[in-house]
Amino acid sequence: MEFVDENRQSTDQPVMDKELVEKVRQKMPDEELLYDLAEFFKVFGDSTRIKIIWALFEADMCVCDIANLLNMSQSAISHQLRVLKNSRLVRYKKSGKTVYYSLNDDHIERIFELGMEHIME
Amino acid sequence: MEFVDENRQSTDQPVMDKELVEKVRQKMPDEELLYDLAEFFKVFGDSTRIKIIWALFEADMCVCDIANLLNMSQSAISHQLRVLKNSRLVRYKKSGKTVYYSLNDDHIERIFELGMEHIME
DNA sequence: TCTACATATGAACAAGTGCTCATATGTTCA
DNA sequence: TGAACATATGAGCACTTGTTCATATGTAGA
Repeated sequence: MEFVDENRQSTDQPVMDKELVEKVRQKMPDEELLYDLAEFFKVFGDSTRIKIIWALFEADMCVCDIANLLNMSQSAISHQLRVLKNSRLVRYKKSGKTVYYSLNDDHIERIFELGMEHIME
Repeated sequence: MEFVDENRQSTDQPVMDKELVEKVRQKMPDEELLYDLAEFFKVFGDSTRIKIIWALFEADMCVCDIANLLNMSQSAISHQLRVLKNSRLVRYKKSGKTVYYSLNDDHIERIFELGMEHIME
């Protein structure tokens, strides 16, 4: 006698529509791709970084001016700029002692617009 | 004799371009709006939620089928669906004991596309 | 070279997050 | 009504994250 339940999977979760689950499973993108996508959106999920990006929509700015604009420490801004730089959302240009940051991605503005549309609804 | 440095603000940060900072400050949206925007993107910043949303692109699904698809516990999925529900990204329809979730926002697919475009570059 | 300054960086810590586990809620069917 | 089941929820915990503080790095001018 078998104790295998045809409607159960390895995780021992009950299944309502096994066929559908399989069909969707086939269509799911690679685990890694979805992970990267989440990592990308995570960068937008902090209000300090959102503010920095918004500021850079208006103008390229140096670290201390961004810190001033947002009333935050130079260190905090620098740390966050590194996050933005690592995800290739901003680039920088050195000019003597000061470093000017600018946006590096055309999609950002469109993504913001769509986000705005949602929260405004 | 005054110890006020014209180029310093309340935070005691040095300023490079005071005029620019003021100009950008005028144009910045409300603090609260930017906070909400960050909160909205934060929801996309988790791979479990990204997977759930991706699954719901394909079909409306009940909690246990999503749990099965993603090989995760029913509880974990239910907790995350609540997050998605709270930010009005999904809606649900009860059918007896089972609850079917579906996407509630036309912007999501477009936002995903733009995110993909960025990480693919 | 020495000083001043703009920025970067590492350690530390408080606050937040996502999962598990146990259990509650609500529905169907006998 | 009671058992079975799908889902929801609260507490607890390990892990992550954003800031501060102290300090390092790198550049310009004296």
